[in-house]
Amino acid sequence: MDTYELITRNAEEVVTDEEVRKLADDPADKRAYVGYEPSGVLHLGHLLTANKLIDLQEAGMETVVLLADVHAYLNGKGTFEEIRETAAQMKAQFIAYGLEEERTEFVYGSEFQLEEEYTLDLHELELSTTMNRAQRAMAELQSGETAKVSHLVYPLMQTLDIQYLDLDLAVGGLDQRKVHMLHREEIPDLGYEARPCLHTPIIADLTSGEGKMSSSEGVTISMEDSTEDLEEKVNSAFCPPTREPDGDLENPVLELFEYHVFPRFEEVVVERPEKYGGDLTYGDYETLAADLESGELHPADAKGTLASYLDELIAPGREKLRELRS
RNA sequence: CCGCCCUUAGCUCAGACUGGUAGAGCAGUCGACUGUAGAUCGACUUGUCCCCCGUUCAAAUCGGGGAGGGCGGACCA
Repeated sequence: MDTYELITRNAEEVVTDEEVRKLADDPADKRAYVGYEPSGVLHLGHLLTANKLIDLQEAGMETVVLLADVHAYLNGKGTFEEIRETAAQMKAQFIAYGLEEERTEFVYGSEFQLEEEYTLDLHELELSTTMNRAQRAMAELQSGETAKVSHLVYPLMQTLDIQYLDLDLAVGGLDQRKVHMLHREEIPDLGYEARPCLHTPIIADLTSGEGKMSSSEGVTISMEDSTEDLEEKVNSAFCPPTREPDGDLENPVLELFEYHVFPRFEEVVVERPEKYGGDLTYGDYETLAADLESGELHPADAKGTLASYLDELIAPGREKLRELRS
């Protein structure tokens, strides 16, 4: 797989393709980042962007993980002390998951976001951004909730972070699209250069196959799950025997194979009783999906396999969590 | 500073005028059917009715006070 392909694989959108191709030509020492509101427990949503960071490291880039403590504070997630505590746990789990410690810079937002120059730039952004625009860019805002001033400052800071962390590429879920576009539009007016952005897809809800998986409602798979939890959650997932269910629905089991299993494993073995045809081995997502579509691979077998591979992915983080809590 | 509206199940809300300790939809749980899930049937669970005080035999409901949230007006020196 060439560098460009590695950088962009499984990405839903790249802005712009031309800029990212240039990055791929000379990835050494280039810096890419994802910002996370500190959370005590990593879930699949976090791991999806982490997978991309691992790809980028493999491509030779430096990666930066922003532990966005100030953002979390602005979003009402607790005191700074509490937030830093969960941030430390988050960092440990990322490393356990597979981010290379020596090639990942973990940065707390408060390390640079409270400095004078940053603050003055922030005020300049406030001056030129309408409340409407800022609110629409605020992905974290619950729909229906009335925005606080802090919610409007939040995306403006994200916009600035990309400059202040000296990045060459911003990574995030597709839900971060509006912030990134705000960055690209506004940051040149401050005299800085807009950076390219890479967006991962938003995975469908496990039980319904619709919309996006939400950490606040519905079933979430996280580092806290035991092997039995995983089996139960995956088994109850929506999984019609096709890769393209009716309407806007997706097949979340296939999505998990595509975005979580195959990027981390060379080979996937489906252990299957002789009665149903014996074991199957897949080297890539496409053939597995095609087999599900044709009926060669039964959803129940796909689920059992998915659960055990997810379990393997989560095991180190789960162990780390246990240590942190003991 | 003034005025109006809202607060009841996990969610959206009904019930309040005409007091009798609560309902619907959705969600959830459990079975049946599928070698998964869903769909479809069948069954089931869920509550400090925002808080306090008062009236009453009896308050989600009436009266008073308070809290939280939303909206508008005024002020614009």
